[in-house]
Formats: sequence, C-alpha cells, structure tokens
Amino acid sequence: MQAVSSTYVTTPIYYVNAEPHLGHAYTTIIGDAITRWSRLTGAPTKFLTGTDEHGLKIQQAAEAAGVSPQAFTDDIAPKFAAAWDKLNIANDDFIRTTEPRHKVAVAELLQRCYDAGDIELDTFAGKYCVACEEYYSDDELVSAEGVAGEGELCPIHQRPVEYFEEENYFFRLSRFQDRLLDWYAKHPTAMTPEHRGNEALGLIRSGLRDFSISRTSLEWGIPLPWDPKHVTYVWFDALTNYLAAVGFGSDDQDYEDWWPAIHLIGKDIVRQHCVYWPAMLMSAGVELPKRWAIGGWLLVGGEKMSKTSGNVVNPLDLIDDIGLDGFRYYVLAETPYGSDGDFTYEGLVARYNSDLANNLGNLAARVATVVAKKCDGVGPAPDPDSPLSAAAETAYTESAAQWAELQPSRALDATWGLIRATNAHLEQNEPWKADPGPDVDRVMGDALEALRIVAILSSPAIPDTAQTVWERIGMPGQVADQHLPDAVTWGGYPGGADVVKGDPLFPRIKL
RNA sequence: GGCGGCGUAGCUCAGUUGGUCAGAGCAUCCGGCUCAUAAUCGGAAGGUCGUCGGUUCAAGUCCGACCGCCGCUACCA
Repeated sequence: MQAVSSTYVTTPIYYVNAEPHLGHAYTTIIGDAITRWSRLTGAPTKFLTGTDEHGLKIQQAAEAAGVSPQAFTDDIAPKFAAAWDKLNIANDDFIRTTEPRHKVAVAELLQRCYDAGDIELDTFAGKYCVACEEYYSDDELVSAEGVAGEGELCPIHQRPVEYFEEENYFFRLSRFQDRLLDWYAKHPTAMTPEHRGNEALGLIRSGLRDFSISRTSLEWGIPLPWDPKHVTYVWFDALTNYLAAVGFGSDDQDYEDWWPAIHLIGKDIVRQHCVYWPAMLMSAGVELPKRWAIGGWLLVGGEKMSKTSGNVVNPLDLIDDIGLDGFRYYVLAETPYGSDGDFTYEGLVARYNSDLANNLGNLAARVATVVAKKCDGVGPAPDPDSPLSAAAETAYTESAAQWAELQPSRALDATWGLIRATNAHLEQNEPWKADPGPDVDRVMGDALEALRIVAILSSPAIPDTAQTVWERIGMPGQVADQHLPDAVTWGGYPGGADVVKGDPLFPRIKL
C-alpha cells in the first residue's frame, strides 16, 4: 500500500511594518480554502502562515516608536494572528521569524549552502544614502529635477548618495541557471498559472547574478553561523520559514512528513520564490517545492492598494457588512486565481445577492418550507435514480479538478451548478402543488440530498454556513469531517431526519 | 530597448492538439410560477471571436503585419 501523500500549503509571511489588510487576507483565504479542500480529500494537510519580522525597516520603525524591535514585532504579529482567527483561517501553525526554531533553520540552511561552496565573501559596491541606510541603483537615483535614472540623488531625501564598498557574503546564483532551467523543464506544471511561470522562466533565461545575503551594518537579523559579524537578511531569512515550520534542522520526522510545500505567493515575489529559493534549496540539497501558485493583486476600485492613495481596505470591516462567509466567498469566487482582481463594494454585494442569497440561501429556505408543509418537517430519502444525481456527479468532478488546479473561483462555479440544477428540478416538479405522498417525498429527498452535497463541496469556502446547512437538514457531526469522494456519492442523505428552516442564511442586501 | 502576455455577447470571463466553438455567469427584455430571502424557472435578445493578409477542404483556434492594452526587466511583502 502506498502512503497517502501529504499536503503542505504556505502563504508568504507578511512583513509586520503594516497591519493586516485586504491583500494579506486575499492570499490567506485562498490558502485556507485550498487547505480545507485537501482535508476533505483525506490527505494529511498542513497550512502555514506567519510574519516576517527582521530587517532594517522594522528596526527603524521600532526606533521611531521608541521601543525595541522585539517589542515592536511582539505588538504587531498577534494582530495578524487575530485577523486570521476572525476570518476563520484554519492554519495549523503560525511562524514568526523571531522564533528560535526559525533561527535554527536559517542557520542550518546557510551552513549547508556555505559548505557546498555556494556562499562566498565578496565586495558589494554601490551608491548608498546615509539617511536611508540603503543602497540605490542608477535607475532609482534622481536628478535635481526629480527625474529617475538621470542623477545622483537619493529619491527619498534628494541628497547626494555616496559610493560605498562593503564586504558581503554572496550566494552564487549565477551557477544555477542551467540547473534551474533543467528542473523546470522536467516539472512543467510546477508554476501556475502558466503565464506567471513563463515570467519566472524568462527571468532565469535572461541570466542570473549573484546576490548578497549579508550585511555588517544591520543589527536586527540572524547572524551567519560561521561569521557572526554578518547578519543575513531578506532571502535566507524570510524564505526559510517554510522549512523552519516543519522542523528543518531540528525535527527530521516532521520534515519528512510535510516537505515539500505548495507555495502560494503574489506576483510581486516571483523572483525570490521561483528563482532564488529553488537555487538555495538545490545548493543545500533540499528537495524543491511541489508547486508555486502565483496570484495577482486584489486591486481596490481598479487601483493598487496603498497608504498614499488612501484606499487600504480592512477586511475585518467588511465582515461586519456582509458577514464572514459572504466576504470569504466573494474573495474566492470573484476572481480567477492568478489574475488581478478588483475589489468593489458593488461587486461584493452583487456577488453576495446572486450566488449566496438568491441561489443557495433561497434554495435552503424553500426546501425547508416545503418539507415542513408537505413532509411534516421530516426529510425524505432521495430517489436513487434522480436526474439530479448526474448534476451532483458533475459538480463534484469539476470542482475537484478545479481545486486541484488551485482555481477556487472555477471550483465554486462548478459547485453552484448543482444549486442551479436543484432549483430547476424543483420548478419542474412543483412539489408545492402536489398532495403529500411518494412523489413529493422523492423530489424533496432529492433536494435535500443536493443540499447535503452542496454543503460538503462549498465548505472550504463558506465553512460556517456549510455546517449550518448540514445541521438544518438533520445531518449529524461536522461537514468538515466528511471524506471525498464517498461523501458526495448520490444517495447519502438518509431520510427520516428533522429539517429545520431557521433564519435566512444570507439575507439580501440592498444597496 | 529586450522578453512575455492580452484584446470573444453591456459586464466578468470559458473556449485541450484547427472541423456542433460561437459558450457560461451577471445585467436587460418577455413569459410562467407563487414553496422561497420581490427569490426561482423557461425563453429571447445580444458578438463579422481587435484589424488586415496568409496557410488549409476547414481558423477565436496556426503564420505574418498592424492597432490598442498590460506584465516583467534583478537584491523593494
């Protein structure tokens, strides 16, 4: 017998220089839904998110706030954890890069790459703004008129930059071009969607330069094991969280159980995740990730969310307006994963009203009412030969395929196909016109069975509502504990259970 | 400049290797129903599949050119 392969899903770890916003929530909800689907399939599943807490910007922000970096991050990191709690994110772990286990893993990865000869001391030269404590490239420097790429002034301070040389350790990324291309050639579906993957391949083909991995000027970070004057930053620090959370360097069994991961990332960090990271892993002799799912931005009103444009959306505010599952569903259903989405309040309400209130919510309500009137409130068993069984089969098959492709919006569309078919089935049979009896029972049993299957298939997106539907039609236990594909085989609704109507699942919202 | 992508019904998008591929959802209009959250069901309308050429018995589906839009172009989640 072959061991069931496990699923290990990660989000990027979020930099704690800002509080959680819609963009963070977007990726995290997608990861959560994918994870919940994986659990339904019976695969051992682990979902990781966390916070990135080192680096100069945190150090500076902490100084500005008059607190230590540790105290600063101790204040913000829990806000992320709390936000995910409110969004019903079922992450199994939450890693902070300031934790000991993370530092152990970073040291291990660094040492392995160093021992492999892929980290070497070299000179980093560049133009440095003392005020920013940052290096700038020629493209970034501005002229006195503020034109980028034509001057020698810091873009932020408008002050002359200085030419600095610094001893840095470099990771010899340039050695990995062919190996990366070979690997991706053998794993053509590793990056999804394809056009995003092509961008990464383009980056690799255009040539790879070594990158520096340490600074001596930085204090808030993890020192190099063999040369503690140097502190590593960004790449070897942040990326390594994915390994740290499964015991890399400390717990071999945990590591064996979960690695390699499926990484959910944003389109802005493709280079780091799809080029740097696999090269670092190759150097260290670590198996490469199973997959990278590259998402787009969730824009707000067509524009990138930013503090300066004042359009930052707090996801927790939306929950108050539209409900937790309403918000989750919108995020998952509205935008094909990989494309940029556009968040608008109008779109949120339109999606909510049509799919959740009118289709699913109303279906549950009308079924409960007819069962109450025609079946004494007791749910009958479905017809084994119901025409709806084909729709249920299709809904499962297609949504399973789309979840496997990491396409929640398409998976949900397939699931909603069963809801539409069930509404149509009721219209065709008009049980509310018939006298109680076997014919009515058959139709209502079919509808209840469809609702049972819908509850299972939709549970990764709207876990609370799915459980409510599950209970109202009289099913015992937790919908999340069901196992595919057996649980969605037509005929699973036992009949004989009390059906409860309850309040509307999704009250219509008027703009 | 270089590399890559996109342009299909009002809107958002599906359309494997060319031959029921001209589709779905939403929106609109008409009709039915009244169990249901003025929900639902049926039907209709709506696109020369960016433009112009080419290959082919046959092209959104391949090739070329052009127009328009966009992404990436290196140490910044």
